Amino acid sequence: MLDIQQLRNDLDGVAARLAQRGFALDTAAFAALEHERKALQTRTQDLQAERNAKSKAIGQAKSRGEDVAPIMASVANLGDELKAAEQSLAALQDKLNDMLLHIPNLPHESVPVGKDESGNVELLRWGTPRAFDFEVKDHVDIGTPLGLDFETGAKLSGARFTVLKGQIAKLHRALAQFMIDTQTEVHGYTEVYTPYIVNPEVLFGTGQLPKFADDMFRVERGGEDGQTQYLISTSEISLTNTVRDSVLKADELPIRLTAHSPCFRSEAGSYGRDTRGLIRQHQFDKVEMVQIVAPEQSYQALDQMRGHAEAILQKLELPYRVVTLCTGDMGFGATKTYDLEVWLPAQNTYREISSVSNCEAFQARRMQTRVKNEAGKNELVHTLNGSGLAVGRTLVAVLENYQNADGTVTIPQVLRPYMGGVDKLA
RNA sequence: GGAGAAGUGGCCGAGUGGUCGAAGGCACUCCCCUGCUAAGGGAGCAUACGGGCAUAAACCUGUAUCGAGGGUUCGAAUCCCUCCUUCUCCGCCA
Repeated sequence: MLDIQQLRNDLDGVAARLAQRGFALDTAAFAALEHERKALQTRTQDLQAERNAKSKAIGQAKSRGEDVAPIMASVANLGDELKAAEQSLAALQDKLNDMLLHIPNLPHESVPVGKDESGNVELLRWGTPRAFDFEVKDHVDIGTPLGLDFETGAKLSGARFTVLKGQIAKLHRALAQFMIDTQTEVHGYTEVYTPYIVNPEVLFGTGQLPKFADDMFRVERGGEDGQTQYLISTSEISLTNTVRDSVLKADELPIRLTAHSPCFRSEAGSYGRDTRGLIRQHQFDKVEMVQIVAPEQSYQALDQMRGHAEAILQKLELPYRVVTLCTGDMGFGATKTYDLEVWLPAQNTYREISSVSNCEAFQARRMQTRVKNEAGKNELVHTLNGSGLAVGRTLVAVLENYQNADGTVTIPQVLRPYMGGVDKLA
């Protein structure tokens, strides 16, 4: 959520920056709502002040034993007027708030301006794609004989669900273990196990609601009528919200959290895209990194976090490139995002495997997460998140990049301790 | 699932209808005194939002907030209803 003060002070400037990311801010509607709000709020507060003053006077008069009937009479018809004013003010503020909740974050000034994915800027490439002396297969063809089972997945749960069996299931687990061990032991993150089902207000905090409800899985509790809850679409949600509604001490920052969790996405808007294989699933595992930092440190943290994600690919010796997303391709809450794209030989291209973003105070404002700074003032923290990495897509990359002509797959060195010393999937 | 108790500022804790945004204590900040690793005196010390205000800070002023949401009342931390959370006992369970 943007700072409403900023919109009040510089509406056109904000609108211009939002336009860079393809969001048309209805400035006239905002200005009209604000104008009305100001008048209504002033009036409501005046009425409240009058009521308070008179009520106080009644109390004082009573304690002196005076007759309170005259004051009581003067306050008689205040009630209805005040109630009406309070109600319309509340309705108006709901409207304003709802508008605010639907506005995406402002892009950072260093972000390239562009319309869509074609405007992204490549920052660097690491590693050299391997030259194959045989015809490369994609991960579906390599993996199916080794335990990748799309048919059974579909039988149980429909399209975009997959069963992993045997050595492939173990490799998947090994990847997750390796990732979370690296993030905790080498990069200093605290491992967290979180709920996978969360309350709606948590999703408002990180920005999935109200705008992206269609991307989520909703759940209802059996046996009783309860509040609707949601399956997390990333553990960024649960990790970031661990600090919601709190004032942190300056020396608690930075907070670095990581979790290995499943992620559930309805993929409502992507029918027909990436239908083959593991690339786009309703359920996939991810090791997520989250940092809660002091505002002045968030861009330094962003670069550092990108390094923490890159380190995983480097240790796995998977070629990748880093792109800076342009204004038009960034997510709703981000001011700046780097995508890590891993080389997939069968597609002969780089595919997203990690996304690292700074949200500045956008989520913190929604979550009411603040830090008491050196001046003793509460200020909103900055939040960052990044994948370190998406486990399913990493499995895809390992299968494809490490495939052999005979249909076996070599296990990357760093994973062998997690695979009981096995060096090959056969 | 059943029975009971409780939720007040950074922390502890008083407060059962009126000058209570809230005693007292702890912690913290500043000043004075003292002169030594301690004590004494004084002051300050919640958050959000609005208005003054034309940008920021400061300041003044108003409003809201005592787990959350409703209600009663001229007036609610206090009374009523619903919900949430925590604790104790019983039951069940991995």
